[in-house]
Amino acid sequence: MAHWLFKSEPDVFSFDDLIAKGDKGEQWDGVRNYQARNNMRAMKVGERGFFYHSNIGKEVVGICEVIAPAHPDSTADDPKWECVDLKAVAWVVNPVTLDDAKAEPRLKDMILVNNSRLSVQPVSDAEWQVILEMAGGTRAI
DNA sequence: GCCAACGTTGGC
DNA sequence: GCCAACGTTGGC
Repeated sequence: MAHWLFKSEPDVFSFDDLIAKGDKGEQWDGVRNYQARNNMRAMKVGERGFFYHSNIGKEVVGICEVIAPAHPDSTADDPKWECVDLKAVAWVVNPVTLDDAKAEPRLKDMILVNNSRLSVQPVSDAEWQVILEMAGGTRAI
């Protein structure tokens, strides 16, 4: 199972907002970047990703799960833009900040750390485990 | 609020 | 098909 990371500005759409959508979740719309779209096309239902708050907090706050494969983004005027549907699964116990991640040698190759603006990223299994460990695990939403 | 990094657009 | 101009993202 592949792992992912989704960036969002919390004052636009936060992890709390995704939790509020419940099991029906929400489409991850608004992505207008080919790399990010291609990452979403590669996702399978049941795969999980970190939910990262950019700008405010700059930290991984929770875990979400893909509940529908890529489909045209209803907010786009061109069907070439696709998105998956996500639901919230769990909080992390302690949010892992960008600074924390930068300070961790095992995360030096992580896309997030390497100052990429990519809003939907793959996360390696090793990186996934390191972040979970740094977060002290998860707790129920 | 600034600006660096990066992706996209459009003229040639 | 190249590349300069421009717009956007996101850390600081």
